[in-house]
Amino acid sequence: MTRTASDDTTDRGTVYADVILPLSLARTYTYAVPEEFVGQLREGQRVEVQFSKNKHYAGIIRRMHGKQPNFKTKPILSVIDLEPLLTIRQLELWDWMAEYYCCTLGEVMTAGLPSHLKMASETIITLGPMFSDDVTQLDEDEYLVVEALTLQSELSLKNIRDILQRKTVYPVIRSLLDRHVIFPKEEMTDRYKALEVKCVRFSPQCRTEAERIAAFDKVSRSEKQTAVLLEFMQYSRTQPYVRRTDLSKRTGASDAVIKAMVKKEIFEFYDREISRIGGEEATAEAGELSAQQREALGGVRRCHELGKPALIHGVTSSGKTRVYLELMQEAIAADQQVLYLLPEIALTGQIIKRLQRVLGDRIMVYHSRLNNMERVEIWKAVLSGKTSVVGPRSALFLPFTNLGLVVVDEEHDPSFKQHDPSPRYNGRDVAMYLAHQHGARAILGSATPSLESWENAAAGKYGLVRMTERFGGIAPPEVVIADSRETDEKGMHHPFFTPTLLAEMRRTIERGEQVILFQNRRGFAPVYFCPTCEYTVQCVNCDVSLTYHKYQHRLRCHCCGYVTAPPESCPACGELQLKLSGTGTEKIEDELKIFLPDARIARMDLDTTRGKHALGKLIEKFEVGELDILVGTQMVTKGLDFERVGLVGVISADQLLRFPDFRADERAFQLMLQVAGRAGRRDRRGKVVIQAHEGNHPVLTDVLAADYDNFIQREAGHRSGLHFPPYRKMIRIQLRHTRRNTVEEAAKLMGTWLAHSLGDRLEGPFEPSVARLRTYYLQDMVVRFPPSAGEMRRVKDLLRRATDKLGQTQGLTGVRVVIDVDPY
DNA sequence: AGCACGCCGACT
DNA sequence: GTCGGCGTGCTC
Repeated sequence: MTRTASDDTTDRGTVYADVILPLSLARTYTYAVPEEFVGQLREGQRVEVQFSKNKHYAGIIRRMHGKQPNFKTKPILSVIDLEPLLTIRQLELWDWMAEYYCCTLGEVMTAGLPSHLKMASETIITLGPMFSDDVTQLDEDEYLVVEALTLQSELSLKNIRDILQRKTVYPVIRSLLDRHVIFPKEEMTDRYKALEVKCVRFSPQCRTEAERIAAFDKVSRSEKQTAVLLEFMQYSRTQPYVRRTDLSKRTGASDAVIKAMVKKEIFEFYDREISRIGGEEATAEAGELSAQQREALGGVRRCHELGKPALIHGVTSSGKTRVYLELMQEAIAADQQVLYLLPEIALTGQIIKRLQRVLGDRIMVYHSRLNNMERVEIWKAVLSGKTSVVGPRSALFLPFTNLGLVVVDEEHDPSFKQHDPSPRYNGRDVAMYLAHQHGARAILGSATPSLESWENAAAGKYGLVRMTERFGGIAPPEVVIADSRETDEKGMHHPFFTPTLLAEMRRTIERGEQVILFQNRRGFAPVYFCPTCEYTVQCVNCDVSLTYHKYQHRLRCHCCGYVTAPPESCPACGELQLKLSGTGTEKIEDELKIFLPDARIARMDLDTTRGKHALGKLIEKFEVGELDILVGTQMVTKGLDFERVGLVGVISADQLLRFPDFRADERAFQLMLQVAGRAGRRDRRGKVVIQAHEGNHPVLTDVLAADYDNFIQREAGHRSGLHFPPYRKMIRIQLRHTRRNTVEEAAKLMGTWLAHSLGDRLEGPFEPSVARLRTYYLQDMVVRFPPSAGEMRRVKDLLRRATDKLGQTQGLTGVRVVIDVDPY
C-alpha cells in the first residue's frame, strides 16, 4: 500500500468498512480494515468487531470505502467468512425493509440470519467427544482454553476472552473448531448425527427377474413370508426405500419373519441416511393436468409474459397446487431457484410430501422446527444456487442467487404479517418485492384473495386467473345456516349445538365419515368471574381477563402466557362459587362427549399441538380414521386435506363477525369459506352447518352462496367509502411505557405535533382495546393517507422527527415508540 | 440492545 | 454516612 505524506490529516490509504450489527441500532458502524485484511473483504462477509467496552459481535459488512470518518475508529478484529455469506441483493432487501417498515438494519439482521450465523460473545462452546488427553498438538492459548473446558465443561466466548486476556479469540476458536477439539454447544446437543433408518432391499442373490420368481418358491410354504414378499414388491415400486418397520406394519408380519427371509438370501438389511430437511429422491409424476389446470397455466404464463405477478383465485380443491408444481418443475429444469411461501401452520406433512415426491431433492423445507445446523445447511445450499425452498415467511431471508419463481400460497392469510418483534413485515408483500428484485415470476394463490390483491388485479398490476371448479368434479359442499336459537322437538335449547348440527353430526358419523368443528377460541372459558360482585380474574401483566383451561385446571393469559391457579374464592368479596362465561374449544369438546358419548373426539389448537411432533401425530390420527370429530381453532381451516370429512360445523359465526376491526368481515368470510372447503369427498357432497344468531348477515349470505365476487365488491365499496386500506395507506404508532400517566402524556404531546401537520389524517391518541400488555400501558395513533410514494415519505419523515423529539423530551425518554406499517 | 455513569431514598 | 433504584446517553 502506498502511503503519501500529505499536507492534510486524511489517511488516504486506509480502507474502512461500514458494518451492520445485530442490535436495534439505526445506522451501520464504521471500522478500520487492518492492512492484513485489505483485499480480502467484500460486502456481505462477516467480521468480528468490538462494540462498546467489551462486547464482540459477528457484524456484516455493508459497504467498503476509503472515506475517513470524523471520529476515531476501531479495527476489524478478524474475518469470519472467506466468502460473502450474504448476497448484495439480500443487503438491498434489508435496506428496503428497514426503510419501508420503519425499523433498524440490526432488527432486520436479527430476523433474517439463523442464530448460528449471528455468533456473539454469548456463543457457548464445549469440548468435543473426539478429544483425547493429547494436548501436545496445542499451542499455549489453545491449551489454556482446553484446560479451562476440562474444568468447566462449557464456556462462552466472553469467558474465553477473559481467560486468554486478549481481545481476539476467534482465530483460536476457529482453529480448535476445525480440528474438532471443541464444538459450539448447539451442535452437540441437537441431533448432530444424521438420521438413519433400518431398511430392507433385495439381496444380491435376488436381483434378476428369474431369481425373484424363484424367491416365491422359497417362501411358498410360509403364508406370512409370501405376503411380505408381495407387499415389498408392490410397495417398493412407489417408494425410494422400504423401512423394516413399515414392511412389518403393512403386512402384520413380525420382524422375525423378515429376518428369516434375509437368512434365505431374499432380502438384506441396510441403513439409509435420511436428511431431516428433505432431499428425498423424486418418486412420482405430478399427474395429468385437468382442462381447467391447463387453462390456468396458460393464464399464468400470459401474466408472466407481461411481467406481472399472477393472482390465482381458485376455489378449494380446484388443484392450484398442481399448477404451481408445473411451473416449479419448469423453473427447476431451467436451473432456477423457486421460493414457495406458505403460512407456517399450513406447512404440514401433506403438502410437503407432495412437493418432495415430485420435485425430490431440488426442494428443501425451511421449517420453524429445524435446529441451527439444519438452518445453516439450507442457507449454504441456497447460496450455492442449487436448491429451492418451501417455507414460512422467514424463508424470504435465504440467500437466493438465482431466483426464477416465487409462489405465495394462501396469500390472504393474516399470519404472513409479523406483529411483534420488529421488523413488522408482511411476508406476502416482501415476497413480491423479492420477486421484482430478482426479475422472477410471481404467483399469489388463494380461494379467497385479500382485498389488497384483488384490488391490485383490478388495477391491472396483477393478472387474474380463475379456477372455479373443484378438481375431479367434486361437488361444492352444501352450506346451511342454523339459527342459534333453534330448539329441538321438546322445545329444548342448547347453547352450543343446534338440533340441526347435532343431527348432522350423528348422521355423518354413522356413515363412517368425519366431522370438523370450528370454534375460534381455545381453552375452556375466556372469563372467570364472581356472580356476587362481578369481579373477573385479570392478568397481572395485561389488561385482559384470564382464560380458564379445564384440562390443566389453570388460568392463562392469551396475551403474555401468564399462568396461575384459579382462586378458591372471590378475592374481592369472598364468594365461594365462582363462575365461567364464554366458550372455548375445551368446552365444546366436553359438551360433545355428553351428546355423542361413543364418538372419538380430539381437539386441535395451540394447546394440543405444542410439542415437536404433536401436530403431525394429530393429523395422522385423523387421516387414518382413528378419530370421528376434530374440534379446533383456525388451525383446522388451513392446509388440511382429508379424504373422509363429510361435515364441517362453525359453532358461532357471530363471534367472527363481531370483531371491532375493519378487516373483520373479510376475515370472517375467508375463515368460513376456508373451513367449508374441508368438507366433501370424491363420491359424496359435503355439508357445512354454520350456527348464527344473525342468520341474514350479508357476509353469511355470501358464504352460503360461496359468492366471492359479491362479497369482495361489497367489501371494496365499504372500505373505499370509509377510507380504509387498500384505498388508504395505514400506519399505526403505538407508545408503550410501564406508567399510565407517562404514556398518556407522551401520546398527547406527540399527538399534537403530528396533528399539526397531518390534520384529520391522524386518529387518536386513544387507548387500544387491550390497554395494557406485558406490563406496558399502551396508547395508539393511526395515520391514514392516500397511497403514493411521496405521501409515504412525508409521513415517515414526520414520524421519525416526532419520535426523535419525544426521545429528547425531559421525563419521556423512556417511552417506546412502535411503528407498524400496514398493520393488521 | 446492553452498559456505564449519575443523581435521589432506606438501610448498616 | 453508603447501597442501589432506574433515567439518560453512548456505542464506530
